[in-house]
Amino acid sequence: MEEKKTFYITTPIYYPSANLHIGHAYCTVATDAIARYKRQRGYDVFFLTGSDEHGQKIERKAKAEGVTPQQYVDHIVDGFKSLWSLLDISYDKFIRTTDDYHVKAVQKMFKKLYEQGDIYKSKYTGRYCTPCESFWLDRQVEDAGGVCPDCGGPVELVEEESYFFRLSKYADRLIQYIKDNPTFIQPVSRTNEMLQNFLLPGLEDLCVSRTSFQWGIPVDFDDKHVVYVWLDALSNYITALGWGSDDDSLYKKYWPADVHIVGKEIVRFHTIIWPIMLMALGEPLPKQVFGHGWLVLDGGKMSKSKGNVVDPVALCERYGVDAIRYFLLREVPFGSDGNFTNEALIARINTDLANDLGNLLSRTVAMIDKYFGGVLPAPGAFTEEDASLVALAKEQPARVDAQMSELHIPDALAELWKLVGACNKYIDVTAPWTLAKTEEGKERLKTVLYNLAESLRIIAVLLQPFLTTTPQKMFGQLGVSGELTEYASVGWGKSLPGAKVNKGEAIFPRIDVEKELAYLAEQTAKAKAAAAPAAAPEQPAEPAKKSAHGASEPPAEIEYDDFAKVDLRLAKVIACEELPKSKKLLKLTLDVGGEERTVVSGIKKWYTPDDMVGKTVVLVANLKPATLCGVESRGMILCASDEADENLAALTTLAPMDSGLKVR
RNA sequence: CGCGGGGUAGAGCAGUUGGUAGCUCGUCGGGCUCAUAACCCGGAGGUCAUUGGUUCAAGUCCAAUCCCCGCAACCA
Repeated sequence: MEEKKTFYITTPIYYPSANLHIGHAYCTVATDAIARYKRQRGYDVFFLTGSDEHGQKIERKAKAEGVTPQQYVDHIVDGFKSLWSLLDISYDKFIRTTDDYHVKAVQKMFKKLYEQGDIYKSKYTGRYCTPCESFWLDRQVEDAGGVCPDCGGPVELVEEESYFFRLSKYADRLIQYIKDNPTFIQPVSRTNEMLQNFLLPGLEDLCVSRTSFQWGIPVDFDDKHVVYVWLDALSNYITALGWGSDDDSLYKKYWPADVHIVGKEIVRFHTIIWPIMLMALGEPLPKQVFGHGWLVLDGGKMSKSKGNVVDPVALCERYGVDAIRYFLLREVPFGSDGNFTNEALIARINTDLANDLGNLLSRTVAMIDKYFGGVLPAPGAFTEEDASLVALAKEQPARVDAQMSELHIPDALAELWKLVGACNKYIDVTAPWTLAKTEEGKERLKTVLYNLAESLRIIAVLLQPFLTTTPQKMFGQLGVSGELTEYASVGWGKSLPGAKVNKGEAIFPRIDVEKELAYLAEQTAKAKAAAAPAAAPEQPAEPAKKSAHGASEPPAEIEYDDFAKVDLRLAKVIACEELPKSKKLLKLTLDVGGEERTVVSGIKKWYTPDDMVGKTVVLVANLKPATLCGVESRGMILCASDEADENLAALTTLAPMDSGLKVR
């Protein structure tokens, strides 16, 4: 027997530090559509998704909620799985990095790399925030304005013993590989980005272990250390297939992966670290890494910290899974970002699904019902009028294939909808209601309605990888089942006259746009109102997803003495300049009661140097000095800003006051 | 001069190797009545960010400038 061609496709493994949002759903739905498409075309598909469960963030969140890290991730991962079930995700395996076989395989991998000298022990230097028990990179600290990015407190320089992975050793080989395989990184613009930004300037070795937390895979020959993120997470793509276990038959069958679907922000890890890991292990590299774009809201990135996340569960409940799948697959262009707005969502549902497709099915079935008692008539001779529709119905499967071979999902759907449009036009041109009035016309009408039903059947067959319940509903109304729903039947003229159609409910009811937008606005307002007071009472039973995020929680009460530790002073800006190396920072020279001070502040986005000169600002005068972009900053100036950091204003006094005065 | 992407109709986008500026939504007008106030046809609306250059010909190629976004070693 001939073996089917295999196709191995993966999503990233998601991090369970919070529930998933519509962006994760987008990535996974897109991957699912490709997997279903390949299965329909006869491939032996293996579709992997999962969760990346280790790390300090999880450890801390679990501690905050008074549960073990394992209990914490178990709960969130249940949420992942139920979301995938809701969205009809047809994954073949769900890997958790806490799975026993994964842990063992990663330990084996780590040891192998260590023994062959690709991993070595050294020192990691970074900035440490004691209250947060967190390490930060110099860069992260600089971006936060010289303080801990999480709590805003002071950080100190520390050293930690770590294992490092010799990325540098393999860089030349990887550069050559990328040049030899122009389709390895998709879209191609990412190839340039990776080469220019990271590979050609030279790779630094990668820190791959930590001693500062325990929630990770232990390094089995050095138990102070746990494996740090990349070796643990990226290796899932092969450990899921049994690499490093007793049974690696799946690995032999499916590896190398045909495509890793990843978000554009992690293209780097998948096209640099991951291939180098595989090179070091002596394993083949994946054939392709595809970096998709994001769903952006109001032109900005969706993120937990901005609080503008869109919940896919709520959307599915209100509009239906297929409507959401369709929107996600259709709206975001190949490899670039797409906007998510309520208006766009409703417009897509109404125009494409309700008006074009749903209404087409409805009018076709209604006419077969009305004119032929619900029985599909046999077609007569084709005429000139039929030619273009039939031709298009015959061509579109190949057009869909052409788009899908490039992973152009929105374009594949657009090709399908051309056929939908052609059907609607065909009805207009043939005017069945006129034909029905005469005996001669009724003969002709048989052909017309057959052609419509047959086109709709082909549309439903081709739609199956993208939407999961709609094609079934269409088949039901068209009275089609069995082989006629399979891809092999996609050619013209397979529908059997005599089939009984079933007039049913509208498959996509039209949404009243104004009412719906009003409803959504109301929901948003309610959610905001509910979020504010809910922060105070702690509910231990219900894992508090939002309160666990430090930023939105009001700090605990303090004594006056605590406040008095902060030396706030008025200061006059006597000079201000941009720092050439920095995008965010301004260097201010302040007069504080006769004393001159240099302060670096991350306000360049909102103020020009000219704005600041001559102004009186409030200075935290006894803040430990920090060096930012090579300039020592002695203190910080106070500013008010919203959480998204969209608006920011420096504080000043209502009346002119002398510099150096104490603020209290 | 850190790197990358982008600026095309009211909105969202496509424009391959230079050769009549297009698609979807919206808007205006018409048609139709099988259908979910849906469907079909047509109109209006663009100094293609700016400036300069190459060319018979530039949205497209070259140079400079302005603006927006992303990345810069864990947000899909």
